[in-house]
Amino acid sequence: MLKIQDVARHAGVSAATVSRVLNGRSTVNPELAARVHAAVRELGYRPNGVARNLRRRQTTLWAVLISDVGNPFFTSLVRGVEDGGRQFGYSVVLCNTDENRAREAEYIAVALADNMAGVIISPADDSTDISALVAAGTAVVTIDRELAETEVDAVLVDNEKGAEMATAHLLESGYRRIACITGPRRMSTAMRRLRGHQRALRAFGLPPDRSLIRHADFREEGGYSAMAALLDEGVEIDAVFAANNLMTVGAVECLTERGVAIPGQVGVIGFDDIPWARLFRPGLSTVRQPTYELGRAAAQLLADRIDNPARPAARMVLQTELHPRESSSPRTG
Amino acid sequence: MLKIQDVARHAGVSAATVSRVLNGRSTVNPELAARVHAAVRELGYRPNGVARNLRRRQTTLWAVLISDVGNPFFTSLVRGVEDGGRQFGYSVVLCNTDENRAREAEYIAVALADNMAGVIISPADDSTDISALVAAGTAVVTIDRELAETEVDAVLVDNEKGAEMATAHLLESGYRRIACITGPRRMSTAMRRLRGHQRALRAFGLPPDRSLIRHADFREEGGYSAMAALLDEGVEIDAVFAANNLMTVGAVECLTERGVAIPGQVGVIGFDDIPWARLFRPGLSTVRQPTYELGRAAAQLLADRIDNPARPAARMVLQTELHPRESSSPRTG
DNA sequence: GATTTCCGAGCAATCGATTTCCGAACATGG
DNA sequence: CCATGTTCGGAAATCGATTGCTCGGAAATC
Repeated sequence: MLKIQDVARHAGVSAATVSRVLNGRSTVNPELAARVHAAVRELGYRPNGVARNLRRRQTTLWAVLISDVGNPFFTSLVRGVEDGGRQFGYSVVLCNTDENRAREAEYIAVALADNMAGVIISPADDSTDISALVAAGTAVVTIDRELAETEVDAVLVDNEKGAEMATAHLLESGYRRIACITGPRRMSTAMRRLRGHQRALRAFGLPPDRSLIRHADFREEGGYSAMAALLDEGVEIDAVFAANNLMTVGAVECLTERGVAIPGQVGVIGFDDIPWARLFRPGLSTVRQPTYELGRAAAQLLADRIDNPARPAARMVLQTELHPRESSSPRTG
Repeated sequence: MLKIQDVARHAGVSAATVSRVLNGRSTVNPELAARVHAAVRELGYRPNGVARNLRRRQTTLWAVLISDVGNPFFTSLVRGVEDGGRQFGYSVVLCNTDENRAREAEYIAVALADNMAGVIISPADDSTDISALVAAGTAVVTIDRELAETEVDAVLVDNEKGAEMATAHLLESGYRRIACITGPRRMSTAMRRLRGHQRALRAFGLPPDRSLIRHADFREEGGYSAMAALLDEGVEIDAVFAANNLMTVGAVECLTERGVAIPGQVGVIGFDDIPWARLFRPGLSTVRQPTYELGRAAAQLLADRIDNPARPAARMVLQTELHPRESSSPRTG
C-alpha cells in the first residue's frame, strides 16, 4: 500500500505538505497543491484511515446500539441514522443488544476500544451504565428512551400523548372496556404509554380498572400471552391498546386464533406502525412514530455534539400520528 | 487514557510483556502474567484498538453492503451477519447502497481506507467493480447475487428451484394464465427466477407467452405498475408470481385497489417471505428464503477466508421453502 | 537599503500497541 | 563442568498520518 511519503516524493514536497493539502487545515501554495493532487491521482493514493484515526484520536465511526434491527421500529430508525451519518462523513456500526445488558456492555467496550466518535443508544434499561463513555468523552445520544442517571442528548417521541390519542380514539369510536398491554415497568416508554392511556380514560370520565392493565415484554410472545390471559380470565373487554408493534401483532394473532372478531368483538389499536399494516386482516389501526426522523434527528444531534462537546444536553421530542384503520372501526350497537 | 506503558510500569514489567500477556501469542512466566492481569484490572486499562489496528494492518470491522435494511429480506440477513460477526469478534458496519453504484463505490472506498477486515456485499449490479478490494487483499463474500467478473466466495439461494416451486404450486392449484413480474434484466436473481418460472410452465406443458412476463425494479412501485399494466392491457390472467417481496406487496395493493378478488379472480404468490404475511388479507403465499441463515453463512465464509486467504472460492447454495397460504388457494370452477 | 512581519514548507515528534531481535538466565545433556 | 539449547524479558523499530515548531524567503514598512 502506498503511503503519504510516496506521494510526497512523487510530488517533490514533504509529507507534511501532502497532509496539509489533503486536509486543507492550512494554506498551501496553489502550485504545490496542484502537484500533490496530480501525484495522488497518478499513484492512486488512498490515505490510511487507521493511521489518521490513531493520530487524531478519533475515528469516523458511530455505534448504534438497539435491541434488534429485526423490529421494524428500529429498522427504520437505523436507516435514518445511517443516512444522517453518511451525510456527516460517519459510518455506522450496527449493534443488536437484544435488550441484553451484557451484550450492551460488550458493545460499549468495543466502541471505547475502537475510539468511536459517537454512540447512539436505545438503552435496554433506564439504568444502563454509560458512565465509561461519558468519562472517555465519547459523544452519546439516547434514542427512544431516556437514562435516569446521566445527562446526555436524547431524541424521544411524545409517548404519553401518542398513547392518549390511541385510547381517546377508541373511546370516541364507542369502545368502553379498553385493555392496555404495555411493556415492562422498568422501561420509561412503557410507563409513559400507560400513563397516556390512563389520562385518556380519566379525561373521558372512566374509572381506572387494574384488571385491564397488563405488563408484557414488548415482544410478540408477550402480546400473545397477555391477550390470552385477558381472555382466559374472562375479563370483560371490548378493545385493546397494545403499547408497541410486536405486542400488537401477538395480541391480534391470539384474537384471530381464538376466533374473536376484530373489531366486531374486540377493537384493536397499536402503538408504533407496522410495515404494510393496511394490508393486514383487518387493517390495523396504529399510532405511527416518526422512526426514520428519529434516526435522522439523533444523527444530527450526535454530529453536532462531536463538534461541540461543551453544549448543554439537548432533548428533542417528536410527535406521533394516529392512523385509524379497520381494527378500530366505530362500534355498532 | 491509559496506555500499555502505564500498565507495564504498574506491573513492573515491560510493555512488550503486557502485550504478550494480553494477546497470548507467546509464553510468559505465569507469575508475571498474573501481575499484568492484576495491573490491568486495577487500572481499568483498555487497549487502544486503533493503535492495534494500525500495527496489525487490519481492523475487526466488516462492511455489509446491501441495498436497504428496510427491505425485510436484508433486515434479517444483516441480523444473521451481525450475529455471526460477533461470534468471531468482528463488528459490522452497515452500508445501504440503494442499488446505487456511486454509493456502493463510496462504501468500498471507506472499507479500503479504514482497513476493514472483510466485506459482505449484495452487488447492485452483476458488474459491480470489487477489483480494488481484491487487489488490497480484503476478504469478500457476495451474498444473494453473483459477480460476473471476479471469483469470490458466494452465498446464494436456489432461485431457479424456488421460482419453479412457486409456479408449479400455482399450476397444481389450477391456475393456468400465470403472469410473472420479475426484476431487471441485468440482475442474475431476476433472470434465474424467471427461468424457474418458465421451467415449471414447460414441465407442465404450457407454451411460453411473452405478454405474461414483466420486468420491474424489485420495488413496491415496480410491482404496482407492472400489475397495473397487465390489467390495463387486458392481458388475460388468473394468477401472478412476483419475484420478490416488495413487488408482491405492490401487486397485491394494485389488485386490492381495483377490486380484483384474491384469489377469486387472481391468485398470488411471491418470492421471498414478508414478516407477518399470514396476517395479511388474504394470507400471502410465499417462497421463503432462509435470509438469516444466508447472513450467518456469509459470516462464516468471511471469517474463514480472513484466516485462510488462499483457499479457493466457495459457493454455497441454500434452499427455499414453499409457504402456501390463502392467496393461492386451489381454483374452484 | 535595512529591518520587521508574515507566510508557508519541512523536520521531527507524536499517537499507542505489536513484534522482531537480542541478550540474559536457566536447564539439560554429555 | 562446559557446551548447547531453550525460554523469556526488554529495548527499539514499526505501522502511516498529523501537527507543533522552526526557519528561510518574500513582502511590507520606514
